[in-house]
Amino acid sequence: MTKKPTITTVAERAGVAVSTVSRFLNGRYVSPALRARLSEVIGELGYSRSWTARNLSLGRRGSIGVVVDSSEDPWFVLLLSGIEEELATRDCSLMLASLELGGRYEPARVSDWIRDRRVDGLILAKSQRRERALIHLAVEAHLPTVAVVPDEALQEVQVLHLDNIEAGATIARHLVELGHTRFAFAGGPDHSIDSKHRLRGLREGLAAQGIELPAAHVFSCPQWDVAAGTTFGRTFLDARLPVTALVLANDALALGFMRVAHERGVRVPQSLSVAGFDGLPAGAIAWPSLTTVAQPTREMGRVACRRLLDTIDDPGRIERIQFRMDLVARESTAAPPPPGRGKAAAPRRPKRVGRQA
Amino acid sequence: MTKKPTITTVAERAGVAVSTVSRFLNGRYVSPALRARLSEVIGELGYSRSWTARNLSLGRRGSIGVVVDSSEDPWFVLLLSGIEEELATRDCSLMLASLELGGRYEPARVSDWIRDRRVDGLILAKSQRRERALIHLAVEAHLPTVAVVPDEALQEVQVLHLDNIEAGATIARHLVELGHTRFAFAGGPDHSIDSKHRLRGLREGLAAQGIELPAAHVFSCPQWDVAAGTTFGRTFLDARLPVTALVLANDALALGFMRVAHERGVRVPQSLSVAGFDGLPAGAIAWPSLTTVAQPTREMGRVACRRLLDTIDDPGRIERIQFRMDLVARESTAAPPPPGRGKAAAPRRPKRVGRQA
DNA sequence: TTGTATGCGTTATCAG
DNA sequence: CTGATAACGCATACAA
Repeated sequence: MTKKPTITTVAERAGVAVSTVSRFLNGRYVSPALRARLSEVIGELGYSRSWTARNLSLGRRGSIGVVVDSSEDPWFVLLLSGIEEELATRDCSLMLASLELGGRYEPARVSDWIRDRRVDGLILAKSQRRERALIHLAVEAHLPTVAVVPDEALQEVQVLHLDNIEAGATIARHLVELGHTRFAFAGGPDHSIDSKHRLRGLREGLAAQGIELPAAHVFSCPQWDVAAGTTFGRTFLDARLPVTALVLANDALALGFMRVAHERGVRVPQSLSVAGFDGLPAGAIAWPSLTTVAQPTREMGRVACRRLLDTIDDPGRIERIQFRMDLVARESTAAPPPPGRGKAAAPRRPKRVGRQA
Repeated sequence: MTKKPTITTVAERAGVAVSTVSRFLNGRYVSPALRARLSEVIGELGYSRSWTARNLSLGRRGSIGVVVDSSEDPWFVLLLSGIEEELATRDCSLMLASLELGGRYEPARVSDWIRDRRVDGLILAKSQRRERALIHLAVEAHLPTVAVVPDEALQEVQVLHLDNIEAGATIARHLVELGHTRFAFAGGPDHSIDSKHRLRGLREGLAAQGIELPAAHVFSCPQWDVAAGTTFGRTFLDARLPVTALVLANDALALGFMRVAHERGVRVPQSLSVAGFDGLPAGAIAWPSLTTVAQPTREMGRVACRRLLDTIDDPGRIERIQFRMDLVARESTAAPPPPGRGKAAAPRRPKRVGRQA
């Protein structure tokens, strides 16, 4: 096997200087005759530029880093998909790093990226307080960074965030429209601003209709995952609160809750309407399919990527981009049961729910 | 802001040659005195090696490529997680590429990787016939490649595959043990070898117990996804076959089927036991939770990565590594209903299923 | 043990 | 428009 051809090989074979070939490759001025000759030579040689050498010369890395707590997060999977779509059109690669692998938090990998400038920019998905150090590092290193829905206020990097308050109001409107008057809310971790905002939106939305959400009907879960929803579900259903609609701060919690509801024979939505936030694909598959206020997650991925690449090319001002969340009404919400019937004790009858996922 | 220090900066500051610094950095022979001096200088300079230049010099890329149809595939997400875990211990990055973005098949990105040798090796997840061209390219380019559960026979690259036949037999044993005698099977696409093998294992497993799986009870779905399972479910339930156990060729199909079962009021597992293959996390959340024969997906990711890195360091013989799949018995399978009752028409009674996800 | 010189494959600068 | 030549930052024979 002969060696891989380099720009020098091409130059020799064509009888010109490497710099000429380089200019040709980068679309600069070359005489039409040479242009033809070169593309011919390159063709028969099967030559292609060295990515590494090119980047070394250009002083860039040719790839961006995408950082997330866990790449198994279904929300992140959607975001990543959007990032990939945008990247597909550019000559830039994607490097992935999970902060939490095998249960341990290990930001070292990403610190290395930043310190060694192994990437041209960073996308931080759902960063939290513990990522402050990384962000600080990135800012100091003047590394273009965009944070996607960080659960805290960030000033020094590009930020994509959601109108969680409006989202809360949206679900309030939907449920009130269906006829509900007695609500409960299950939030995420106490320190979560997103959770607070969704609650606030819900509360304000209800208040606008003259409905109150009692403090005793507001709960919080220590995690954002399905298991936490399940745990919450047990204590919630044991409490037998007189509510007809339960809003959970995200879809994962809602999905976990619905499992318990099934176990306990609580019929959703006939006895209790359930709604979440985020718009995870799993919500469409669940039974009943989950009503949710969905993020334009994939679109956010695209925008995050575009914004990052723009910032890399031209480090301009820091921007904040806000996205709205939209109601996706599915099977888990319906009109409340006629008053006077205990919800958890309601007998389960075979009745078909017509709407589709 | 001062310029980023390079190995030259360090050398000058320490009053030695760059090669000495280089040797120090790579843990080769340097006098203890210098060793101390150098690490001191490096410390106060905040120096770190250039990843790009190092790789250029070493003639490698410093990253491996991971290729999949869609990074949204939940199975792949697990595999990726395993790959990341293994990679976390090495000084190597991960580049991701989805072949099918926005509905279009675009292998060009990966062809570029191979042609330009932008990666040191390739992991192909679930490759199919249409990936032949890519594999051919990789083999020609002598690019170390490992294919994870390709749905076809591959000779020229490292392969991780599953004992799908044994998996089929496993689910057969489980269901026969529960008392089932009348079965149906829904396969994936007709050309799929995996699907054929799972069917064959099921068939042989049943035959071993003197049970026959009639050809009329064997179906196939055009896709491997939830939607296909839903579509299949409608025609299957319309047919009202006298079976008590349905095995679907993967979890996605099974999940899709279960949705239809819910819609139609068919009680799983009381009227019909349902089982899948793969062991997706979604199966544990579903109601009822899905009995499945699970792949050690994350472990396969780790092994794939390790195998690839080994092959990169030392291009040895081509190996095939086989993994077994293990039964995860959950709520969707149970003893068959007492004979003499039509299944699809069975009334739905409130009865609790005890087992947990 | 340390230093010198050269190579890795490109791009950019500045003559011609 | 084209050609030499110097970076880019590091690794590695080979010489000292």
